[in-house]
Amino acid sequence: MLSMKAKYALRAMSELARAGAGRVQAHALAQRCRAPGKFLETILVDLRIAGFIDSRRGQHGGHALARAPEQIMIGDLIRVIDGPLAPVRCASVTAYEPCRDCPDPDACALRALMRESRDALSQVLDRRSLRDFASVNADAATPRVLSDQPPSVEVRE
Amino acid sequence: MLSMKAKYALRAMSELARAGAGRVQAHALAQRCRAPGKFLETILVDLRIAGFIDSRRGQHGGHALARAPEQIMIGDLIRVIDGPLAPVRCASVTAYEPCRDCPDPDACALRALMRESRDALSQVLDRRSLRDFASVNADAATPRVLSDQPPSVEVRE
DNA sequence: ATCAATTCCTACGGTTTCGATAGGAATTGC
DNA sequence: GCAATTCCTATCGAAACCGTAGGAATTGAT
Repeated sequence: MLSMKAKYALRAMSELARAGAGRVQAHALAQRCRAPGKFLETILVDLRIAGFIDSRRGQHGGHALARAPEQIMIGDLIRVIDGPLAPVRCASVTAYEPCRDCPDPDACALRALMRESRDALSQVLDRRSLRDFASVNADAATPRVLSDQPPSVEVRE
Repeated sequence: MLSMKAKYALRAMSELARAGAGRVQAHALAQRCRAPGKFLETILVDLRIAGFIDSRRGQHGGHALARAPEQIMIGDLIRVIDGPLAPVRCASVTAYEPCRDCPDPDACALRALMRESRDALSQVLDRRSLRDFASVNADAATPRVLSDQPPSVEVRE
């Protein structure tokens, strides 16, 4: 399940994408995202530490995307907030860890299945960028258009 | 994330599939699943109520699959224990519920994306039956073979 | 009828995660 | 110096997760 935190994060990033180069303050973002202000602040810190946004303090401060929207993948955003996409850690590519009670992970049917699930999720979330995401919001009538960015070299989890 | 409960449930169902027609007692299942006995008992009750297993009490009691393994889909098992596959309720097919703070679900970019995710997951988990699942366990060297059952009429979430 | 084996039901408890809130320190521009 | 803003640390209530405990109900065997 996607947490509220991740939901707010995705909304906020979407708003920042729409804002383009300009900085947006946390409280303004909170209103547009329908998120609690103080809570969103902590989320923005996480996003900054992860390198997705560039924040500046003081007067005329605020937040902006650190990269072009098409270079920010939804899957990566979700990982930063909610952790690995895989339903179980032993099926994760980015955060693999064997189950304690599993004698042989390579022979585990559950793990094989969960890896398929992980891959299926990755095929969706690691191929959609913030640009794809934000464009739908901007015009709900337009069918979603995938950015024709170069295919990611390697699909991560 | 798949809960421990769901993990135990899948292991137990896999063991029951292997056992075929014979009944298996909870404590024996617990050992084979490396699950706490009392905890597994409660899980087995859930599975019975959901109609997946047939349990009998008293001497020579125990649990057995209520249907053929190829008629029990992994996705349905997970739903019973952990709830809907969709990452957000508003993207669920089997348990749809609109977000409270969402003015227009049909125009929500997040929801659209999560529905794609849901569908991707469903494509994996609603097409793998207990037979596919158990067969891997039985012989880890054999590549997983999908049962050539008739394609499900409608892929649910 | 009794007894042993087994599932089933209800309740509880500890730990962690979730979803926030509070208060103020640090930074920046004017 | 002052106002605006982000950043940091701590805390908190509620819910979910992962079990445990104790016994009631059922069944088959003797």
